Amino acid sequence: MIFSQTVEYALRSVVWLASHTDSPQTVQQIAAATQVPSNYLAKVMNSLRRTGLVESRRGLGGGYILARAADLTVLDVVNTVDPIGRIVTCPLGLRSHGLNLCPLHKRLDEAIGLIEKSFVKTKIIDLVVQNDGAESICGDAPCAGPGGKS
Amino acid sequence: MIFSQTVEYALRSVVWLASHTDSPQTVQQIAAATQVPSNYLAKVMNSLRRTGLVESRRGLGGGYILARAADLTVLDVVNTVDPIGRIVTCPLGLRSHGLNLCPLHKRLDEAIGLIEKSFVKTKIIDLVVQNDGAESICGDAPCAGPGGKS
DNA sequence: CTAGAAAAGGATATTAACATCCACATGTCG
DNA sequence: CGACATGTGGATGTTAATATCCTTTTCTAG
Repeated sequence: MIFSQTVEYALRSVVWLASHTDSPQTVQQIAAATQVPSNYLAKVMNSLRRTGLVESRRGLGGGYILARAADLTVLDVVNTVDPIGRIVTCPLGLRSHGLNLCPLHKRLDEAIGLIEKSFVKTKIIDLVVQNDGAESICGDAPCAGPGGKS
Repeated sequence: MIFSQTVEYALRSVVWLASHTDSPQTVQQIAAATQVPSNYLAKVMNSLRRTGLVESRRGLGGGYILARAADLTVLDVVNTVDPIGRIVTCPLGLRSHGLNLCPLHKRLDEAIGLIEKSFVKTKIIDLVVQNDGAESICGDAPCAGPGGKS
């Protein structure tokens, strides 16, 4: 898999937060909605907090809310939990040749660059499903298709 | 890291094979040139053989040679050792909604698609460094830069 | 101040990726 | 045939990602 499980979890959760800005969302709520193990999600959310992507409040009525909601991108989230590492030096040790990567790594880095470019363009806010969204980040209706019945 | 270590190893080795078509290359030779643990490389080469990307010969004078050298692409290699998994159904189980991914996974899949597209366009043969290439897949001179001195 | 809700943080378990080692099969050379 | 070089395959070890559990801290309500 190209993207780690943790990236997947973090993105689901952030999208969920982006679509539930009325009140702080607890780890339990987010975990249930995004189908992520709650214990593990607690760790992920915590690291998102440390890098300032989300804010937390403890105690009753507490939970997580999105910080920088307006301009938060997919890349921000990805780079927090599992940074996209551009290839800047040849992984083969021989001589660090700076900008002169061999063709293979030049090509691989270009591919990574494509991902980076795609992710920096995508705002979290634009990934929010526009409906009641009670059940999942996908929402119910659109996920089941226009007909809504299987 | 976006690409697994195994992918990196496999690509280095295949590029090396593409640039050394005169005689079969042993695992030891490839391992030394590409700086990959030889024991592990043996496994990787074996799986490349099973999928037909390379051919092997045992015994003295044996080793690996590239099969399908002319049209082999980066994607072929990647998909052999660590397949690029397109997202075809929502990872959240609720209803398999086929082509109707939620915006998040639609976007992620598009990104994966970019990689796939980039990789299918890149032939291994085009990644070969055009010089003596005695030391590494990068070769010595180009890696150290035009000046050759650090 | 107490009770309870929730995040924070540490310790530990599980799993998969990565790596090593060894016995065996299969080839070449003389 | 014997000697040796090589890939093949199985067993096992190591490490990092993923996941679970428990205790502590911080908050709100009353």
